[in-house]
Amino acid sequence: MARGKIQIKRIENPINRQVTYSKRRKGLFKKAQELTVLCDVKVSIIMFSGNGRLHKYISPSTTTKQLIDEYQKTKGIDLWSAHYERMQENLKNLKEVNRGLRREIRQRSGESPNDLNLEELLGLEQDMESAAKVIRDRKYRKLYTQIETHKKKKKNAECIHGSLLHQINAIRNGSDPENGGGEYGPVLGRLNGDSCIVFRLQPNQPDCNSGMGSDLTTCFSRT
Amino acid sequence: MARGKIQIKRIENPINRQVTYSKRRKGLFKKAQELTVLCDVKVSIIMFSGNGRLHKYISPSTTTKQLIDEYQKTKGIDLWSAHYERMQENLKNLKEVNRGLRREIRQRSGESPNDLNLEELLGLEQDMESAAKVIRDRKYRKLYTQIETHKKKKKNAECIHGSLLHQINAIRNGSDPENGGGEYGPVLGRLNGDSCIVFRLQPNQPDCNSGMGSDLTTCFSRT
DNA sequence: AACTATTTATAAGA
DNA sequence: TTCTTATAAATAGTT
Repeated sequence: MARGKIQIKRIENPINRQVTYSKRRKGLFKKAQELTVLCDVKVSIIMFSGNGRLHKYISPSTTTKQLIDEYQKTKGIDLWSAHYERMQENLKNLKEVNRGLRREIRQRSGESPNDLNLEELLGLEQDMESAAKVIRDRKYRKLYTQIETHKKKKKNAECIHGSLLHQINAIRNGSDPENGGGEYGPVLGRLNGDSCIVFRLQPNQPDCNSGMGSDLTTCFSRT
Repeated sequence: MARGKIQIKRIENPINRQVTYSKRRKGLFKKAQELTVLCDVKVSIIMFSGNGRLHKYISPSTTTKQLIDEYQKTKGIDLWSAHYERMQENLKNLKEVNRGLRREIRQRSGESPNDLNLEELLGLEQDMESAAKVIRDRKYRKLYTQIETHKKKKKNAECIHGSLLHQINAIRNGSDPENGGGEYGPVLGRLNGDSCIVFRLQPNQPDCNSGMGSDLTTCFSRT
């Protein structure tokens, strides 16, 4: 537009193109700024040059993000539709699954509205009976295990008790030659743990492990 | 820039402002278009006027969405993080709820790994027993209803059958004075419906309703 | 929307 | 990149 008219077509010389880009970019931004002020307008300009360089202009009263948000809202376009829709789909499916699961639970709890036919009711009843059986079995197994555990603990306590008694007797009858005084040192039992380990006891101890082959409770009754 | 210089400040007259906006917007877009062609640049211009009207320019080789995406990528800003994160959160919660529901179903089906303590097992057992009772009751109620329905249908069929027989007898013994010939007209029974309504039958009919006080099956056995 | 005097932008050169 | 400057283009005020 000066010193000769030019054709509006790609400038092939990269140097000239770059120079023109600089000059005209400056011009464009200036015009945008003037428009912003003169006409009370918010303007966002985003530019990418051929080599991928970014330049932008934004009216001082706002931000590029704000303007893009507003643009998006006005156009009703979701620029993130790919992500967004996939997530929305996902969400919908999950909700559906959820609803199904809740329904199943309601049915199994007898809380569902009366929406099952006879056949379904019979199936559900059978299902629940077998499930109840499994749970009952498990309960009994658990009860048994607890009883066993308590038995073992009791045995263990008796074992420690016995060894203590024995030591006291030994001390009264003229003390252990390897240990001084009436210390409890040789009794290394853990009462609140699962194992009782007692070293150096005399042969006439009761067998702490009699009755069950536990590998949790360890009680050496002989040296 | 012509016929006098202007100050770059807001044009207070709305008409003038609107006119200037139009002119300069056109100019700006033209410059943007020239830049696009001359310098091989992608340009996006988004403008919002004071009254909220949107105008945009976009280089022909691309779309506003693309350019905004690219801008976002270049700047490393996630303009949509708000939306996105909220959805992600939502998704996570739903998945969690889902997991809980599945676990509950597994427990109630006796399929869960042995992860319940005795107390929980006892509670679950009791729960399931009461639920099973509800379901059993519901089943019996359904069975009863079905039996009742079948009984009623049978009664109804008998009722119609009886009235037909009676009519045939009446016709044989010298026909009904109010009806010509051997028509079936007076028998208005619906065999596949729930009610049987028969008018103008003779007094020696069997009682169609004997046995149950249904209000669905209506059978008038006397005129 | 069209006109046009004048301002502004800018192409080419330095 | 910036400056210069001749000239093209844009546009303010007017019609």
